[in-house]
Amino acid sequence: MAPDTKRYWLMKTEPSTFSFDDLWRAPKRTTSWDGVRNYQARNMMRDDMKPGDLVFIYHSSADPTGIAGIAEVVRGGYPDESAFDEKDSHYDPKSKRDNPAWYVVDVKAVKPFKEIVTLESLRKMKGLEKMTLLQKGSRLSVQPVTPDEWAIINKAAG
DNA sequence: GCCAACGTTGGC
DNA sequence: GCCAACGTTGGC
Repeated sequence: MAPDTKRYWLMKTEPSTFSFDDLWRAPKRTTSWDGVRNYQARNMMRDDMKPGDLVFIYHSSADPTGIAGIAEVVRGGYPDESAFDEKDSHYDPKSKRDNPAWYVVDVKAVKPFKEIVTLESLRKMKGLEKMTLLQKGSRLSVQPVTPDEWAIINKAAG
């Protein structure tokens, strides 16, 4: 892969539902990141996230909230099966197999952080002032991370 | 549990 | 196309 096509991301999850540890223990340390029902997030998963991209896994509604580790995209966007399943809590009747409304990517856990890099500590780090996660009211569950932001956080994680 | 901020829906 | 009402997110 050409270096300038490498991208970085952050994905949120509630660890009471699915944590970084759950991903670490999953078969092949891999899961399909299903159930995302936001168009901006959908567009990024469908169009922009490619195998080899790296992803911070962020724990929301947790104690503490923060980044738990790093995952890698191992499969780019493809239709979210859970949207087609009437019995699934993420079922969406407007998503059709011949015209899917929602997409997933597959991610594989590659590195747990020794300690959660907490939201509180992120807010104190120089250079993250413009990070999407830290903007007031930001609730995008899939978001891009700049290479600079990635490096700052990765270094702080040790 | 509270509630501000946000995205989506639907009446008009 | 506007926008009020509603449901959800997510920090605290």
